[in-house]
Amino acid sequence: MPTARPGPNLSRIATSLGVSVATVSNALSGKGRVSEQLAERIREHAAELGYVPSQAARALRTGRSGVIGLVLPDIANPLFPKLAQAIEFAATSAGYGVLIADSRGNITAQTEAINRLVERGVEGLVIVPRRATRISAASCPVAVIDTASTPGNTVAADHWQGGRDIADHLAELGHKRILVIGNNPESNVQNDRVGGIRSGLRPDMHSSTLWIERLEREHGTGCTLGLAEKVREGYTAFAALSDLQALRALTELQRDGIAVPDMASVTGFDDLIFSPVITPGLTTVAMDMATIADIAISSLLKTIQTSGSREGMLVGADTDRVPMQLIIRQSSGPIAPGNGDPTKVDPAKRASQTETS
Amino acid sequence: MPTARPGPNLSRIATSLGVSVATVSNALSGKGRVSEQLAERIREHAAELGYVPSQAARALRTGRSGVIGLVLPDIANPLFPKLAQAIEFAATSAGYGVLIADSRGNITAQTEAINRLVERGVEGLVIVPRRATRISAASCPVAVIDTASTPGNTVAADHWQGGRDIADHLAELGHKRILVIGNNPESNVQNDRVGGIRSGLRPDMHSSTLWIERLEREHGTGCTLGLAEKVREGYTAFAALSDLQALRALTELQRDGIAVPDMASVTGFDDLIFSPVITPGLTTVAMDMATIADIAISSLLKTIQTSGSREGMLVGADTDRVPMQLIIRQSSGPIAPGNGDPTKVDPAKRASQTETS
DNA sequence: CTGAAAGCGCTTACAG
DNA sequence: CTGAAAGCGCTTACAG
Repeated sequence: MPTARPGPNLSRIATSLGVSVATVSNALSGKGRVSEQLAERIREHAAELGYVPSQAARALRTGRSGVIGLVLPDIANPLFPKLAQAIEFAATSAGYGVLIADSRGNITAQTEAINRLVERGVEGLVIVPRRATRISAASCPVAVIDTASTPGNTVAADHWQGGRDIADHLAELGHKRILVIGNNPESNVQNDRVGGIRSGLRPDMHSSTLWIERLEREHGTGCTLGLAEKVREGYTAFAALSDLQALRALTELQRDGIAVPDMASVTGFDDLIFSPVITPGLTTVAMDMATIADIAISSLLKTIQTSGSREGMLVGADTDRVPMQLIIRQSSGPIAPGNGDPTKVDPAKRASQTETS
Repeated sequence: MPTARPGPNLSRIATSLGVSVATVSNALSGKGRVSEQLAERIREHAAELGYVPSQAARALRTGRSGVIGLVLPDIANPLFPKLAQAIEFAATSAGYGVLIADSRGNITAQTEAINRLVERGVEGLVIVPRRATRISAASCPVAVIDTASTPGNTVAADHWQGGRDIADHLAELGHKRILVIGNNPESNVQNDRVGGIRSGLRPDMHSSTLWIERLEREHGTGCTLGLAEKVREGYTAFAALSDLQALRALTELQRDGIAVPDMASVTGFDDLIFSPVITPGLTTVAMDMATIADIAISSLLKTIQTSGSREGMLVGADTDRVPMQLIIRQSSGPIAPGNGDPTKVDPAKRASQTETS
């Protein structure tokens, strides 16, 4: 004998009201043509009894679970909270639940995570792929959130434009030598961001790039970035490709007695949780997570509604690029035009002082 | 006519193999007594066809959805990634899926989130309650993760002991005046942490507490904490109740030219993602998320298995206290015994210099 | 406007 | 060891 559910079901409501289950179902869903009077009585009674519809039965009958899956490369990623929150909100608003899976570790784990979700009957998947992973369509519609340069991508922040905004900002402040600080050159996102920065430099500006993972492979985790040395070499701006790296740069500079933003500027990406609260506040470029989530969810649902739900396909042929927004918190630059603050020291001079000490 | 699922089902496998669905079901689940030979053939054929069991049907039949819900006060909380990751891992290992819900905003949203998950048929709920919220049993088993001083709590890090560890550490470094920096005195967690710190102070040590939200209500968001002034008053250690506040303290001190850890120590709580990468690394106390998640999930599943799944009840009468672990990254303190480093300046002297400048 | 009935895909006693 | 059958709770054409 199948396990009985504790709560009331349609049949119980129907019997106690002397009507058929069909009518109760119709009244509650508002679909069938039930007299408003009866419908009202039914709704009332259902509420009284604390009726909760069985999603399982509904899913079995209709073939739709009302659930989508969210696969993340690493939930511990600091960007994740905002993304998950935005996706959860967009999905909930559309009446869907969100099942999460962490593809931590390797690509195998990612595949397993996808399979687990499919087995749980998700109608579609939102995937933030692991670095340099190509999602070959799973057995349900998939929306990929990564970067425009990822094949099959659905929606992404316009990382390139974000980079250009940073370059513009630094140019306006009068910086000439920029050190870009990234983590890993394999990342599509980080590459787009550097590309954008470089493309936005003025002819008289120069940049070079420091990849932290590479540095750490040589000198060990947590090694110094040698930023004070860079300041001595004439760099006045440090453009990190993520706020996490920006924070590392900022604290290292401060520790070495280099005043930020008076002697050097630091910028980041992503507007992570800590960026507004540190001193000085971090100038950064933020992804519009709400819009990204809305687009991902709505494209996904559109595909689900159109196709039979179990066909695997990637959603969205051309990546939707969502603008990133520059948030200026550290306003002063060393050579800012019209910057007449007398307490500010010429960075070149100060740098040479540091050098001789 | 009900919507047909695209994939193969038990019946299709049964027909094509000339056996009954019951036998296929038994073979695949390994429960029934099916000859190993036939079972093998069935498994093979099922794999060939790419059979994926219908969770909906299984759930309907057995009354168990195989899904639990995770309700978070604010997914954007920086602590969330680690928690969610740990919960997801523990649940997945036990064969359960995890549905997320964000009770962002107010208590109403929390209640709605809980209801949504219950309607989706979760078998149990892991809830991290909003500040000062008491979870009155929902209509399914609930495990609460908060702090031991929250009524009905199931499992928590031992925040009090973590505080005592911080106090011990600061005492050993020779600090006498400690400024505790918290965010909100309404938080049970933060209160436990302060309590622990105070209880661990030696008789010759003194502490006072700064609540940031209170300060900001008076002076505006992002106002200075006035820490340099505190250094001048003789405080040498800043014990924040979260790494986020520690970071704020650290950067403010650095900006004001106070060397950390030479002139002042800064400690935090939670070992957030950025804590190991900043300079100097942050000394902090970490929650053992894996253990906390394991306990939450296993108590929850135990209750689910015992009781009929729809009864509302809180899991775990006495809170399980999981030890927190001190992570020392900033080792030097201003008055550390045997600390003969000549480059180190007496904090009081340096502070007075700052004062006259 | 309302009801009887079929069927989604599975599991589980029960009979053979 | 294997199969026939009931039933989980719902929705949806269809008939009245």
